[in-house]
Amino acid sequence: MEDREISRAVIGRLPRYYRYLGELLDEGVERISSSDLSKKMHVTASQIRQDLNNFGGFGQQGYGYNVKYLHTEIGKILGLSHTHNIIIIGAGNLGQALANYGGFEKSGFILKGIFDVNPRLEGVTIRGIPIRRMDELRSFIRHHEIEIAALTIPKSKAVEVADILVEGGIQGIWNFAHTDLILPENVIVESVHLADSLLKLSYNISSYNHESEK
Amino acid sequence: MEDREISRAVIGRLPRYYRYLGELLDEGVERISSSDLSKKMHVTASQIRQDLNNFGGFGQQGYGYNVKYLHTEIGKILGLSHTHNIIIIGAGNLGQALANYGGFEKSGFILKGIFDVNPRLEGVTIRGIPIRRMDELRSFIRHHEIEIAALTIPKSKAVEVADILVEGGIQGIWNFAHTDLILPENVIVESVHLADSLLKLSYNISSYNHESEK
DNA sequence: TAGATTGTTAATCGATTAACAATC
DNA sequence: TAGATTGTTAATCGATTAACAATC
Repeated sequence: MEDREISRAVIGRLPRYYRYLGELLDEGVERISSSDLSKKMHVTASQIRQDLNNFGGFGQQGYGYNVKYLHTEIGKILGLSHTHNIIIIGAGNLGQALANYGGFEKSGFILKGIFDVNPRLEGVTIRGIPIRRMDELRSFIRHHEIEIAALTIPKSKAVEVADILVEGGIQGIWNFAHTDLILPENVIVESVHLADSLLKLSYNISSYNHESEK
Repeated sequence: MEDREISRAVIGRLPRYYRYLGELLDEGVERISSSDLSKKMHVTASQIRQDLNNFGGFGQQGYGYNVKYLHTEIGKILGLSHTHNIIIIGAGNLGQALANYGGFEKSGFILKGIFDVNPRLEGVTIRGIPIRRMDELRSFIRHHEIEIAALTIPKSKAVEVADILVEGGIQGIWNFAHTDLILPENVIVESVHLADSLLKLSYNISSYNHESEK
């Protein structure tokens, strides 16, 4: 409890470090200095060192960082040293896209179930996983030790379903619904607001065009 | 050119303001004070006023903000006063999910074309829009005045396709590939890194659990 | 050992919050 | 007019960058 809180900004950058280190690993690079990494990632070397030192001293003076070691350590920090059971709620296009994407499994996120409000989808399978009815949801979470639920349903249903998830004891919600979820602090919410993202793009395009008009 | 640059943090919050104002509008709310809005959105009233005043004085002392007016004005700032032609590149699950989602159209993002590297998909239609071959891409952008391309292809192809888009004169890329795109500054990139987002969720869950262990 | 590069402290910069005069 | 609430300046807080001693 006495470790200084890690700032959001730092946490937001961790997955990106992890990704670049993974690529270096694939390329067979053995070690890298904060300075070289900073050039690759377009950030300052100072920031890299500061960020990493929030979690410990992973480097060595005069040498830099061992890529494999640092990759593993950041993986541990991100919680990848054990697997995470996940479910998807909402078997629409986006839910199916997530279900069909195999990439998450490689990082240890195991898809255990898919749920949908439409009872007619019951039993239909995606990648061998049957779609279940919502009334099974609460007990399913408990019995299968589900940690994370991806919420790919319209915002009209999102709050209601989120409440069921909370009651079921879910630990994290990956929220794709176009709404913010206000939940007890023991349930972590990570939202992906696609519409917001597109608007940001739109703003930046407009603003660039106005700039260059002058 | 002499307007002070708007900070990223502010830009990142604009779509959220827009969203909340849209909801208030739907609820028939006519006016709102920064203080009331701050309670709804869980931010400080001061921040709301500061953010808005980057773009102009939209409120009125003693009254607050007119919801409809402010919503419209933020819409203009976000570039929603005209429509945007978009294409989707990559007709996989995610590309199809985006194509099938009608919500963007309502904000003026008009899907004009879908492209895929797999020639066998040529002619297959999604919501009435035929999938095209990649070799049509460059000329299609020019002839249909495409502003934005959503890139829903694997990272192995992303850089190569992005280069074609740039040559074609695209203005913005909505990047879903699991890689960063380094492009000329006249092409705006907005990335949605789903894997990074999931890792952040994973981190926050782990970190919360470690906290409460103590 | 000399050179390289970290870990970490100090300086700077920017963003958020607080306060309040202006004004509807 | 009195009350409410903005627009805006000033104060605070936090995050980023710079610098350098420690050390491999």
